[in-house]
Amino acid sequence: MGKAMTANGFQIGKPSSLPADELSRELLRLLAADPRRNASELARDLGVSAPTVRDRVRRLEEAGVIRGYRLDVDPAALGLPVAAWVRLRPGPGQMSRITELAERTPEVSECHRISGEDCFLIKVHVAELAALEGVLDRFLVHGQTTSSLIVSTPVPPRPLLP
Amino acid sequence: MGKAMTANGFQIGKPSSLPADELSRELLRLLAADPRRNASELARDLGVSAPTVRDRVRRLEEAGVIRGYRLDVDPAALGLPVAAWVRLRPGPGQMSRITELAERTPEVSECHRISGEDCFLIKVHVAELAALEGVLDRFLVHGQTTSSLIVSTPVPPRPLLP
DNA sequence: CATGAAACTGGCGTGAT
DNA sequence: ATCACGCCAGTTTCATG
Repeated sequence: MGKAMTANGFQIGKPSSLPADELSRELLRLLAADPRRNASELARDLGVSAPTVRDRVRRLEEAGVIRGYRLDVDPAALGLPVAAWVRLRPGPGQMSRITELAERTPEVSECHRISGEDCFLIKVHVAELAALEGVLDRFLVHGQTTSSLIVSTPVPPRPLLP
Repeated sequence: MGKAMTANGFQIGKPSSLPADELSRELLRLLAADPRRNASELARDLGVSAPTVRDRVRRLEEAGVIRGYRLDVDPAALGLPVAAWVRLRPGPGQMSRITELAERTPEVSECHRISGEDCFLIKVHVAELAALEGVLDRFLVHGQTTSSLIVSTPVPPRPLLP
């Protein structure tokens, strides 16, 4: 059950060899452009049958290449137009506290453990600037914070399929 | 053509009033859990008809509440197991250069303009640690960089629907 | 390739403004 | 009277074995 290769012979995690079977790669590219396209349509574009496409997708899912499908909702439409990246430097023995707090804080949409002087990077969404204070206060109990408001997002999250 | 309200009376960007019609909110919650569920199934769970679900989804898309649907692919499976957050402090007059460079650099999966001492935060994916050097070099032409390797992601990107 | 299910479309009823 | 919203029933298309 190695992670380097799937049951179908896809080579993954090996940059020097072909990173994935060519058909799967093209399939992933099409799905990245629109994850809701149905199998028949994809089959036409790829020059294979629809069942082949469905099998490929299922295998890519089972192999963990496709981790999932996400709905991208505008936070502003949910009443949370202000976003910030916050770096956290936990006090001694506060590491696990931080991850637990991030996990159960609804304003936190992601949390990364990083190297460097700060140990965590979290993304926070609030209704107005003043509401950031309350969130920061909760984390300040366990360490220092450095906040950066997100002014714009010139490159929104995009697929890594060049 | 204001942004505060859609043609259908959905109130958006107004935290104090209900952020969206209750049916839409529940629909968004179900879609966030699994964006690929079909309309018929959603209709059963919501107690409405399938065409109603489709209409709601279409309207939420047109209103920009649903920005899109994303495929979540494991970068490691594409041969890019190493990820880092890099803060960028551009030199004088280099702001637009940075966004353009981020846009056309395939290793960059997202780029945010932020407040604070650094002006940008970008996410970079590479095959091995050594490959980060090449990417940094390209940005160092336009300013200073501060890199943090992503060691783990305790809270992966998640929906903001408490 | 056949069958059952789901997606789309146009038209109608209802309730609020 | 109008408009927004949801439902129904037609046909076409797709998924699944």
